[in-house]
Amino acid sequence: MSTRPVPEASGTEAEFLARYRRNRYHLPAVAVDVVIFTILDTDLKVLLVRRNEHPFRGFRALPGGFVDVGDTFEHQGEDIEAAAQRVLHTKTGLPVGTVYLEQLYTFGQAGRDPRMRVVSVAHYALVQPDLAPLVRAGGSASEVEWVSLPAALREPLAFDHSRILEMAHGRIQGKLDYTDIAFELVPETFSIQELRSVHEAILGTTHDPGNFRRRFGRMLADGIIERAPGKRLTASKPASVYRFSRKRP
Amino acid sequence: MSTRPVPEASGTEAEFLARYRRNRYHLPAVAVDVVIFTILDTDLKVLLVRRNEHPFRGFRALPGGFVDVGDTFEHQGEDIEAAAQRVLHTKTGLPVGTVYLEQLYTFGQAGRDPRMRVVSVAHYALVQPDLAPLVRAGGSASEVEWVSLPAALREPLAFDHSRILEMAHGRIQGKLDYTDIAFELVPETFSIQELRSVHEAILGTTHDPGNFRRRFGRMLADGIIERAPGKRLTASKPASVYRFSRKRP
DNA sequence: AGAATAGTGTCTATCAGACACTATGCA
DNA sequence: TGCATAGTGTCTGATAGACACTATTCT
Repeated sequence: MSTRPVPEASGTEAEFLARYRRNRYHLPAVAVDVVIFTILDTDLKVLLVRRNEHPFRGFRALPGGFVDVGDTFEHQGEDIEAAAQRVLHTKTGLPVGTVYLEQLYTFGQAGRDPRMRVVSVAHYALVQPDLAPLVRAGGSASEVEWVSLPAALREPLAFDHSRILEMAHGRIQGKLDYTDIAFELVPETFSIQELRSVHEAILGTTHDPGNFRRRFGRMLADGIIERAPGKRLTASKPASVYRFSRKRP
Repeated sequence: MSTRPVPEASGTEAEFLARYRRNRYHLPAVAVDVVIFTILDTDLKVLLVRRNEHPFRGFRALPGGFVDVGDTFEHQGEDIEAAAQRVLHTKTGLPVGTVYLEQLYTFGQAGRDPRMRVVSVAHYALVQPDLAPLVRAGGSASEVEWVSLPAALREPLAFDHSRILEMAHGRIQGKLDYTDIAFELVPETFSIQELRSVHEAILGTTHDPGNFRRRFGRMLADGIIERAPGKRLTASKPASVYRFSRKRP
């Protein structure tokens, strides 16, 4: 709690905190934060929102919100996953169900929120790049922006959100090779080069085009992927396009 | 220990639930549950406790407890990780720090606990087999027992603990090949066969001794492992013993 | 001596990295 | 026609699975 950066406190954060006083209930709040990734201009981007309120007023933060836990033992509110979907929907304006969402890790350090004990169940989401530009339109009133990952990691974020961001990045790097998450970051149909550029953006490396194509060929043979009609037009020779086969054999 | 609104158990489950009435606070409880694994008799075992109270009275469950969240914004209680360590310590009696512990997943379905909204941050722990027999001695009064995994998965457990158990098993299976967790399930020094039998117990498969030894040889060359003095006596030819090199190069 | 387990060596298929090469469409 | 990018082929080294084999200790 003592190690967080201090925003331009016009003497008001203390007042603000004082209003919270005691947590009489001996119960914590549970929040969800969502690291929303996409690919834009061959770069990995994260969606950040600017905070208008204390604490960390003026800092940017991950989109998040509190979980509705209901008010009786028989009406216990929404599932955590549903809360994450809700945050994702309200901050991006994208329809629920069009975006890949998965739980990441739960951050529950005492003092991570100065207002009261808040346990945050962090998630990450992968937005297909053709949907990403729609985000501003449907987004909430607060300032939301796609920030390229290196910049976001350099910038001091609210709460422990930098740690969350780092962990989310590590997670998708690790899962890239043995899961299908890369297909969540390309349009419905894509060329091999587009898929490769997603890998490169996430890993921060370059891949040999020939070798990548070979791996791709195995996916094709295994039915993970299939040809799609049409071509992707580029500056020179057009590329064949493919589609992810959701029905796995 | 941790402050939580749980009265003593008596009467039927319906009566018991009725006492809970409304959750006036619109706040959930946060708990930790710990899947504690060990290897005994070349089998993967889990520590289960028998519940003496409603709900799920008489069922077995994973060791767990509520997180102490303090009572003011400046005294926010214990970290989630600390709560998991505490549960691990009090249920096993093993000294804190001798057991590998890692967060698994957070289970926050509405209604998963009929008393009130409870969000459980599940963890898993790996106990070295030479420490496992000590567990009963220091354990809490409630009945705790090492149960072999297949039996535990067949048995109906309290709450959603079967799901938690399945996920924990899947996690250690997945991590076995690309992390060092296997070394947390062998004694300080171990023979190659002992390490192999840990792999086999976790994966439920058999490994070719020669091929396993070859992988092992690479770990030795990479300095991940080193020879330890002495031999492991068996029914026939004694085996060399090794030690995990915690100082990685 | 024989049983049992520790430990070694070999053959083969698969796959990744490096890199040279050919093919095709646009300017 | 030339250039940029799509797409193919090849060599090499690392590794996994299957399996045959040798070595050493206990009884």
